[in-house]
Amino acid sequence: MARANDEMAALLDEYASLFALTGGDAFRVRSYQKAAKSIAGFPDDLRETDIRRIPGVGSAITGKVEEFLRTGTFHQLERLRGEVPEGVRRLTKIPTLGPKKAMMLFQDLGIDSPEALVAAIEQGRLAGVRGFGAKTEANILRGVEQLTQTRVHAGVAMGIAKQVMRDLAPLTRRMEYAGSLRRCKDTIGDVDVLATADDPLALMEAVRRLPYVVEVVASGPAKTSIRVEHGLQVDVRVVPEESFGAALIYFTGSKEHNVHIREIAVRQGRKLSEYGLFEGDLRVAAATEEEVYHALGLPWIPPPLREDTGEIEAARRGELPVLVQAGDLRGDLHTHTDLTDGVATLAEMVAAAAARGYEYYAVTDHAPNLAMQRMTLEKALAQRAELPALERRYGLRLLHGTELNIAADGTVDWPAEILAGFDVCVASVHSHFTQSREEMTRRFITACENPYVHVIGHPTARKIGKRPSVDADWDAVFKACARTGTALEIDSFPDRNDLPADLVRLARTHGVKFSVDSDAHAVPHLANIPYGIGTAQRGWLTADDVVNTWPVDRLLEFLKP
DNA sequence: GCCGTTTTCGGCCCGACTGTTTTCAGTCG
Repeated sequence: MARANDEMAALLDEYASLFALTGGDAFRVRSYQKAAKSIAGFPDDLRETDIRRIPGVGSAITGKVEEFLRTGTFHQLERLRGEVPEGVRRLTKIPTLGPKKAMMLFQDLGIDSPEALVAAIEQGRLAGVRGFGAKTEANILRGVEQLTQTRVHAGVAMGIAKQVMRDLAPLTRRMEYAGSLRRCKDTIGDVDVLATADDPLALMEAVRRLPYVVEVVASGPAKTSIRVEHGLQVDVRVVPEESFGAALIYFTGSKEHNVHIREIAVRQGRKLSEYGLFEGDLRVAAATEEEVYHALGLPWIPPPLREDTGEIEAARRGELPVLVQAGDLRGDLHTHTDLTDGVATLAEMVAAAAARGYEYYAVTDHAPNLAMQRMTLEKALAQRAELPALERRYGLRLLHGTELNIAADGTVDWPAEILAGFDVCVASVHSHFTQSREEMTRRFITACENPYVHVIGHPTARKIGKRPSVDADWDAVFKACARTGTALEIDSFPDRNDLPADLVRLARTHGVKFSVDSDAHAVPHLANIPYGIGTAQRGWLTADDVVNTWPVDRLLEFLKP
């Protein structure tokens, strides 16, 4: 249901892991993974491009892609799927469990899923098994818990919501997604879609017949619930045209926000429901959200604020923040190229940035201490030398930057005299995720105090559903950011969405500035910005809080050591 | 399996950390 590129990339990734599980050559595993990444990051649709133009795709993978485009899969994948149970592959998603251990568990102990592994640990069946001590068992149990959370990140949910809405559009008059997705939460439990339709029964039938339905959970004349991939539930509701606004408020939530505004209605001697705002039997407002809020004596409240955490009081006082919008961004301060782990060239990334209308753009490839990236000063300087010509060609200001690694002690890759040569330095945690709160806090503060560090990248280092946030005394870290003029990044990658919104809001109270970045490793990733903006909005940020909405001169002033 | 200002074979993403071992395998970024 996603783009053909994303589907093919997912299949190749699956093939790579099955190939690794079955003892396949590690270099070939890497080739499949590399091709998957490259295909996912390729700007053109697979169906409409010369497949051989995609870097990392040679003749063998071209054959697999062609077979996929004809049949939806390729036979080598189907063969390995037949050899390795699906649950064994899921075992490798548990952190600290790779192909070797997973296959050993399966072949020697018959453990064929994370659930079976948990049961085996609880029954003590792993006691004495080579390579599985007490700490490993504890790590596995914690890892499985992370895996089995049913919420998905907003990127997955948004992809599904947009697909459903595209497919149902011919049968609807109006359609909007609501719920936590509309409130821009970073994880989504289920997707709510509201629609008006001339023939509701036909719409319900169409929902049940969507090709990617895994299960029809419930279906009636006004609502159909389906389960799709990732176990995600999608509810499609038909609502009357005349009460669409009231329904949108009701189904957007949050529940706490709705309770609060219903109380306001009650105090006015009225009643608010998903059908409208009523005085007795008279409906006084319902068609649009604006008219319902206005009738309650409130301005329209943006969905990301609707958590009953002060937005209603602020609205009453006329003090709602003017939230930063995606269109306010003048540039991106954290991006990669194929010089390190990106898949597009510098020129391709700059061209795409120019096409987005940016006034400035920073390229921030990784630094030498992330050894796998094989970065050197020579490579960085060669990249810098390419910028003036690209600047002239595309007519936007290019900033030469780097993404530094914050080492366990808070130091970063290069000495001051080298760092001084960069226009912008993002510094991020890429290792030692499990340090104690005290060590981690000191580590961040040391990084902030480095005068050449301008932005702390993806500060909590979390990966939604995969890796928890690092532990730090965030109040202390944010104070250090404010004191040293170090911005915090809001990384827009939907599986990161980092800094999370609650911490954004906390940091803002300390006077910290932010940078909403894509962390793009490919051209399509530049379009992830709305996720970061949604998080910024949930954190109550205005454009003035976000340094990459500023004109370039003001930004450069901020970037001075 | 891919790739080529070390071109059609022989490299390819290196090094640290973890948990376990008694010198190292597996995993990860």
